[in-house]
Amino acid sequence: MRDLEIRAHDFDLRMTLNSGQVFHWEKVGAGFCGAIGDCVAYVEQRGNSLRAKVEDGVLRSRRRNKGPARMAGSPTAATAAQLVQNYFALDHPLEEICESFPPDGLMNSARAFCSGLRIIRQPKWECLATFICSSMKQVAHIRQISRALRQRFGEKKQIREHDVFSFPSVGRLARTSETELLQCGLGYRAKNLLATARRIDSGEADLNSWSTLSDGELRERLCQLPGVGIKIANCAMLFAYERIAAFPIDVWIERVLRQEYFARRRKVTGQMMAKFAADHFGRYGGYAQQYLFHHARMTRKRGDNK
DNA sequence: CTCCAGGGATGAT
DNA sequence: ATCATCCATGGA
Repeated sequence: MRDLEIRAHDFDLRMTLNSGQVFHWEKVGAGFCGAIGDCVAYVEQRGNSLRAKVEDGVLRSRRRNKGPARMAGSPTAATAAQLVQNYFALDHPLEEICESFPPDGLMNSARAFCSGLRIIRQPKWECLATFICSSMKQVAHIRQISRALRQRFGEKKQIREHDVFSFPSVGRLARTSETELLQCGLGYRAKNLLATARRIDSGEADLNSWSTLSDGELRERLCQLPGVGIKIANCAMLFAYERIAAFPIDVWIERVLRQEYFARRRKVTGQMMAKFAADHFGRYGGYAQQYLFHHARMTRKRGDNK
C-alpha cells in the first residue's frame, strides 16, 4: 500500500504519544511505529499533515504473488485513513476544548505547553489492562511492561521492516498463569491482571456492552474489576470510552491540585479534589487533566522525554 | 545506596 | 467515611 496523506490540524504526534496516555509506540526514523488495534502503523508528522502507512501486519512468507485473492483484513486506503483519524481523535474540537479551560495561570501555561496534544481513542481491553499494570509504576516502566506482555503473548507483525506486537487478547491472557505474568515484571499486579482477564473472558464482565452506561454506572462497573479503583477506572473512561470529562487523579495531579487550588488547607480528601475537579474544569476536564499532568511532568523533572 | 512511581485492597480507627 | 500499611519492581 502507498503512504497515506492525512490532514491534521492542531495536532502534535510526538507529544500525544509521549504524554503518558499510551505506552507502546516506538520512535522509528522520523516517525513512530505501533499497533492500532489489530493493524500496524507507521506514522510521521510533517507540519499540518500526517504521513501514514497501515497494514494488517500479517507476516507472509511470500509477497511476490499478489494474486486476485487479497489477504483478508488488509485495509483499503480510505479505511486506513479513517482508522488513523479516529485513533488520534483528529475530530475532537481542540480549539473549543482549550477555550473551555479555566483561565488560571497554571492552566494557561499547561495549555500553551501542550499545544496539539490530543486524547486518543484506545481499544478498551488494551487500555484497561495496561493501566492495571500502571499502579505505582513510572511511565518508563509501564512501557517496559507493555512491551514484555506484547512480545510474550501478542502477535508479531511488521511494518517498514520493523517488528510490532499487537496487545494480547483477553483470551490469551486469561489462559496464562500468574508465574508467566510475573516474568513480565508485573509484580503484585500479575494477580489482578489475570483475575480481570478471566472475569472478562468468562463473559461475567463485558467491556464493550458498558459503552452505553452513564459515567457513574460505567465507573462503578470498572471499579468492581480486580486491580481497578477510581483512578484506573477514570483512565479507562477517558482514554478508551470517550468520557472526556473523566478526571484521573494520580500522584502528579494530586500534587498540582493541592499546591495550586488547595494551597494552605489542612485536610484535603480525595472526594474534595474530585468534586472540585468536576466543578472547576467542566465537561472537558479530562483534557485539562492531561494537559496539567504532562506539563507538570515535563517541567518538574529533567530527562525522560525522547 | 535510597527514593519513588499515572494505586488498590484490606483492616483498623 | 477516612487512614495506615502492604503489596513487587526497576528507573532515576
